[in-house]
Amino acid sequence: MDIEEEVRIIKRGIEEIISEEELIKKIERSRKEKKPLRIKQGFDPNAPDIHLGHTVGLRKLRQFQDLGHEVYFLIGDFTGMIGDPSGRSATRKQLTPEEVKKNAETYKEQVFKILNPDNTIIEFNSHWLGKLSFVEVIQLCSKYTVARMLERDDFAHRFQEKKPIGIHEFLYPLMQGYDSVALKADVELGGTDQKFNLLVGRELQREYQQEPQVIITMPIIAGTDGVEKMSKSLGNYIGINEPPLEMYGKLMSIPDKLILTYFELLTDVSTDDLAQIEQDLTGDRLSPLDIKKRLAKEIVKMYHGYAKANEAEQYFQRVFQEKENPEELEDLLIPAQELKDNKLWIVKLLKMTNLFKSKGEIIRLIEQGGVRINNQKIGAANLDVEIREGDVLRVGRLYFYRLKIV
RNA sequence: GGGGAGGUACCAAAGUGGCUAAAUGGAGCGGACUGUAGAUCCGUUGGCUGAACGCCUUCGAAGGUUCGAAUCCUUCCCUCCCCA
Repeated sequence: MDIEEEVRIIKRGIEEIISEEELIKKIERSRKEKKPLRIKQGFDPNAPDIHLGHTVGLRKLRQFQDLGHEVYFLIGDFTGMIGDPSGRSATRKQLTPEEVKKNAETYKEQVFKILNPDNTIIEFNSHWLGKLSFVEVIQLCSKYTVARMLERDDFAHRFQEKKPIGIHEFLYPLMQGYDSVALKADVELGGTDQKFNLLVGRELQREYQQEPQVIITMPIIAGTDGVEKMSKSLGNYIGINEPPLEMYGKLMSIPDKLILTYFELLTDVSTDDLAQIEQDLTGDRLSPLDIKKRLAKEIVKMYHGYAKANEAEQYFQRVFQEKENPEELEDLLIPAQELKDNKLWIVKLLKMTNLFKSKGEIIRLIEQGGVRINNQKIGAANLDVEIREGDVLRVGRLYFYRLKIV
């Protein structure tokens, strides 16, 4: 493969590269010396579940691996204790070492669904950051100025809004930059919200007499709400470990405007296909619904295989399009002694599902028409319902149970 | 160190002695409509009690005044601004 082709692959689906010339130079040297490039991406161990948002970067890392380079999967266990201020309007809570450790473990379990374990090196930045002396930390700090820190969007914003900024938050970019020094990174990947941190890495590498890393920013995908970036804490994420039905369902609930982006950044469809999809989204050859179904199936297939993806699709069609009950549903076991004249207060029945924190919540849902038995809406909370073996209870849109007396 | 402004529910933001479990907006949830999309409309968003506007807990924390406090007083914690 010639270098041009390699660069073309690398540039596909990215937001920005600084700079392409430097990358080409690095690749040339890598080939001449037969030394793979060191590709770094840091992961904040805040989110114990890898979600599709993470996979945008991970998939790019995988491409680098397929091109023969080495990936340094850096778990920010040390920085995680501080919390990345990126994109935050307020100070983040600090994680305990125990939490960080536990979260890091789940990362390890999940990333190899995407990355190739053979040329992935997992690192923890506590290895070097934890060893710095206070003097060294101060030396590190002396390499950057407050004014430059305040260039950063979220800091500038908070500063202007008269919101608090912890001094420790200024250390975050410095630490992340120092990671690049410690790893002698050739390339660092990150979301667009990481651009500032990535650039600090370049500065620091220069300060420490290293060749600055090339930085590549990846688009941030919006979550299922279509507005906010996908994140665990906002609850708008789709985890790669989620069961097929849930994954499929969540994908079907994304706003139409995300369809193309998701295809582009989360699936392996070819460039030609992508163009066709883009056309279809505006034309009337296919309905957006069908295109979205293809997307959902495609992604579920990547993480659960074809058979599961197919099942998920069929479930969706049956339950949400044809409005039938699912073929297989969970049993809700009702102890016979709870029944009086074969009847049970509806609120008690709902309580048995463990979906609710309080009875108030249950009553609200009932009164709003969110509960059905055998597809009959339950009208009032103050109601005893007759329980028959095999009746189907539906709670909200998503949950189905088959009643079973024990 | 001195002076000033603040801390209200998931977020933002009203409320300055009883009518306040707390306006309003956003977000969330449910319903109608639909394609589990978008837009729109309606409802709902502390807990307990078979439900009644009855009880319990909640307006940074702890005490106090009062028949009654998110609202007044005291102390403490936290944030921001100006000056040094």
